[in-house]
Amino acid sequence: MDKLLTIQQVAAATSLSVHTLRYYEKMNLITSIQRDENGYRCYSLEDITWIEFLNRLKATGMTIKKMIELAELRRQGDSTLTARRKFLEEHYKEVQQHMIELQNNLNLLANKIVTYKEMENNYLNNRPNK
Amino acid sequence: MDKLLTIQQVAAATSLSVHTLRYYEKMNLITSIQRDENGYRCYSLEDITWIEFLNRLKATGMTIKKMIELAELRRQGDSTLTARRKFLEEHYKEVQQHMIELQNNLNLLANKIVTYKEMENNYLNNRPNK
DNA sequence: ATAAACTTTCGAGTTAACTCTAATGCAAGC
DNA sequence: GCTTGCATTAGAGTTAACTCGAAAGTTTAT
Repeated sequence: MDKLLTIQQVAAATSLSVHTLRYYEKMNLITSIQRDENGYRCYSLEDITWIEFLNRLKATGMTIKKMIELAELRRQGDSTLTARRKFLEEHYKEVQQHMIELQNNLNLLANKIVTYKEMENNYLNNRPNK
Repeated sequence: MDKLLTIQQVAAATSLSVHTLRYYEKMNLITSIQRDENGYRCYSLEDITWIEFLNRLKATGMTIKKMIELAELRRQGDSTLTARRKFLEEHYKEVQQHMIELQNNLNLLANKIVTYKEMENNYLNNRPNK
């Protein structure tokens, strides 16, 4: 029931490279990965779940530094649950804010595109060899 | 009427640093900035407009490399208007796609926060010294 | 007129997040 | 038994986007 995976399999499953997996471990983003008798890493399904969670945080723009903070809290056990929730809520707000700004800039970009279309028409209508 | 600004004033107006302004110029993101008799840069209002536009593109996640492409087209004049519009439309789509993914990840994060709240309650109710 | 505060260039340094290399060892196929 | 391919580590290299420092000229304030 405690199926274990090679680093290669985990790389495929998480779309991180094996290099990155080892890098994350060195950075203490991922900790206490089991080893087999040859010192090879053996990842559990729980490890995968954690890595997938990290990927999602990364996709929302969280820095590795921040993720390390969170991983540190997680290592300390259930007594840090509230701290971790607050941490995520804080990040949530930041991402929300970022999305608002993104939407605003996207709207301005849409306007710019309209302006370009007008300029294009002017240009085409005033060409010498029209 | 052709008011000219010092690098310092432009830095203040665009919230870029003077270092970054010179860096952008070296990268050909900004070109043909006028110089006074001592070789000091003199920015026009049009230059400011362009830099502000670059800032907006940056805020939507466009890389400097991409922005240089666009600046290059712009330097070639009105014949590249269509190419520039298409370039921006392409970028627009990318940002839209990115926002969809961001929203999706944000929703998952919201779920995670709810889960944390449940775990917190369980933890608090099962403490030894409740 | 002299110090403080600007400007210039060139090139080096920084930070984040990988990404790769080298040296070495284990393992599976023929 | 040997080759091919996987694993390990430590540490060096890469890329993007700045950011800074040094040396030297200029302008402003006292």
